[in-house]
Amino acid sequence: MIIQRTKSKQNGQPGRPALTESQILRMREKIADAAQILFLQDGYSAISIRRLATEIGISPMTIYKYYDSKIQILRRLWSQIFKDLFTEIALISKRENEPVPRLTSISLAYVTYWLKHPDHYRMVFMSEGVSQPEVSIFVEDEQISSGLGLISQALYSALRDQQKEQDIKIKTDVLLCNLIGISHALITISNYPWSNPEEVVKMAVLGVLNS
Amino acid sequence: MIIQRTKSKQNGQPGRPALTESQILRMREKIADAAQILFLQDGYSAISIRRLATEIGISPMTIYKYYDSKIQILRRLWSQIFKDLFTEIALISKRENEPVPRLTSISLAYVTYWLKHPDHYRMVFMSEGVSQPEVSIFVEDEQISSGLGLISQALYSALRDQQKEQDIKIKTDVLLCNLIGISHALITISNYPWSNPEEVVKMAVLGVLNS
DNA sequence: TTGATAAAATATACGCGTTACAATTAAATA
DNA sequence: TATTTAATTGTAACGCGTATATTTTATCAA
Repeated sequence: MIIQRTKSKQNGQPGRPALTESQILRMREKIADAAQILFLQDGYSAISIRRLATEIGISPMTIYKYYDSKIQILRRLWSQIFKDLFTEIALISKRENEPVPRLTSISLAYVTYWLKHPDHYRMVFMSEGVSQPEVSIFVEDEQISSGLGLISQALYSALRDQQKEQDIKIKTDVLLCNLIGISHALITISNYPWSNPEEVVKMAVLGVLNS
Repeated sequence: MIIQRTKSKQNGQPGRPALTESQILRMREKIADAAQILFLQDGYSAISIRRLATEIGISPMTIYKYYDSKIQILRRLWSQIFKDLFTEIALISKRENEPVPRLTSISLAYVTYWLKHPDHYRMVFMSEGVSQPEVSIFVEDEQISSGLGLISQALYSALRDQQKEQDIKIKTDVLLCNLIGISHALITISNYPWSNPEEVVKMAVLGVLNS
């Protein structure tokens, strides 16, 4: 009898089996897909967990089995968006070999991406429910931090190709901040009479190259 | 009798008189003062209308007599913060007469203000409950838009003193975006190894001057 | 098939912002 | 003092995110 118990014990406790990893991932994806559509359509704050659950056909609380909170669902969408952006930038980075045009293209790509998808920008940077701890968590996200590093590295090496070693780190930071600021300002302060975005970006690049 | 009526009628219906303008303003200020303390302490979203009312010693419903919504209280605090910032900048602007040092000082002041008061920055730019319409309303606020114009004008004229007319508008936009971006990036992406803020700002100013 | 068991899924409940509406209080008049 | 009018408060309701309690479900041993 003891031997029989041992035989069946290999994985065999009683009780409903835990979800497999792939079942969990599939469910998370299902929730994220529905959320993506609804958030972009009506905005993050306008979509309730109850509404999202109903749309998927599950109980509201089931969502909390797969995500700790509503903001986690949004953060997953952020990662996907950044993946898109960084993929695009990596492509451009490979296509252009001359340092200055490459720097310009990358910079332009970053700003253009957000200006082309202001709804995504808002979903990433301006959604509700993004409290202090949540926002500065950006860099904790592997996807985002590696992508940010990728951009800054590209800027860094492009600048190094072009310039003396001195001040390169600072100039990289300046340009990075500038690109972030241009995207941010042009989208959020939309009624201000900004110059043409492309010209602004080109001037920003010129600034770090010529000073 | 008719004459008597006329005499007492000058403003005299029976009944409790409506609040005077100054009474309304004083109550609004009282609410805002309490909110300022509590919001900075615990964060906007953590403070409920019910809690705020209790703290002031009035009924929750009374708050809605003086503010249309919770976000309006926050917006009032925004205005006060911007007033502080712009006052400081105006002071510096008057103190410095040489164009380049003035430009540098103003730029530094803008960034330094936010870096010194990251909690204010977060309360203005990163509080919860700030949906799309609310955020791009910045420029509708008299206080804010006039202050923004003040900065950009100062930058514009400083640049004009220093440079040929050409591209000044674009350079102004670049620097403005850069200052916004530097503040934004250094505060929100706080784990990234940014260079010294002062050096970054100075380099940013150099960028628009030398290109 | 029938319990036992453990995980998944759901139901319930709480405090939130906000609104509507009824009831109460306060300050003026006649 | 009675009347009138506005300010203020009380109460209830709605949908929200979500913590906790409860129920359902899928597996085991017997």
